[in-house]
Amino acid sequence: MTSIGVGARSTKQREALVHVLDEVDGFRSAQQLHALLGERGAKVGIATVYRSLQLLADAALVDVIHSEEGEASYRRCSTRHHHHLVCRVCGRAVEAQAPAVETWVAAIAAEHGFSDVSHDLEIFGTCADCLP
Amino acid sequence: MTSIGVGARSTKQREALVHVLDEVDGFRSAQQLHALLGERGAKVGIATVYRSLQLLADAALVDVIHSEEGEASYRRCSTRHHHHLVCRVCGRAVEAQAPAVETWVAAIAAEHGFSDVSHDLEIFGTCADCLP
DNA sequence: CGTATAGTGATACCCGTTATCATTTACGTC
DNA sequence: GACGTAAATGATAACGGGTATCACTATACG
Repeated sequence: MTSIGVGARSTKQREALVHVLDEVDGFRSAQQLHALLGERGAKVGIATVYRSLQLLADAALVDVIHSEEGEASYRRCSTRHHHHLVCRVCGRAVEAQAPAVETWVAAIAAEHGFSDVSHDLEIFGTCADCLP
Repeated sequence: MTSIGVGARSTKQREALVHVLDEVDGFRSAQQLHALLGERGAKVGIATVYRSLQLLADAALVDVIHSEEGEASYRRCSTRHHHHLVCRVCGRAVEAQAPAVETWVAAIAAEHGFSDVSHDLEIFGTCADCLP
């Protein structure tokens, strides 16, 4: 499946981007994805990469995380809500679900009268393959 | 207590910054803090604000969070490990601890062979005072 | 096929943050 | 208190990720 969403046209650039995202199993920044596209001969402008990633993110077809330095990274993901265990060296990611976390978040928010609540939980570490 | 750390000199600028941080009960960005300093007559350069905040953060005297847009915000905090429930309108924050989250994080990391693990959990919402 | 319209890309721009470097300040020592 | 030195400051340039602009191109659909 390489379509992006209803109302979005299918272009070579977007298909190339989705293709790259499918081949990679970890989080990659927009710039990395742009470079990867260039390497395989797909000349896609950086602006288009950002636009398409945003489309994909809005359609929940990719997950976005923000690294410890604030840079955004993207990855093809399942659609259920989940968190990530991300290798900060290679970007490889493991999806993890934790119902306990969700319920705790909801409880603590309710307890303090907060509404319209969202949360962000990312776990960063070094995976076994990337140990020094 | 307004000292910053061993090996750091005490300057008017840093004391003013710490003072402002003590008066405020929510997260504030570097630029907001810089503006607050200006309002109360303390002329502190923006570069110094960033440098001092980094010092304070390194000394674990302030907590840093990154908003959903990637901007860093700072707040005087207790030194124990904890998470935050942050109002995305006024910046007011509630500290929260969740041992269950810590143990879950450690377990999932160990299970997948990740080492040198850190995690980030921030909860954003709208507090009761800021409801429309 | 032809047209309306979404998409593209080069580039300028924005904004938060960091680096540079000359000047100033804090602080231990005499 | 005066000195000397290393740290700190601040104005500003530079940097980097991300977005806006706008003329041009390509897609979808009748």
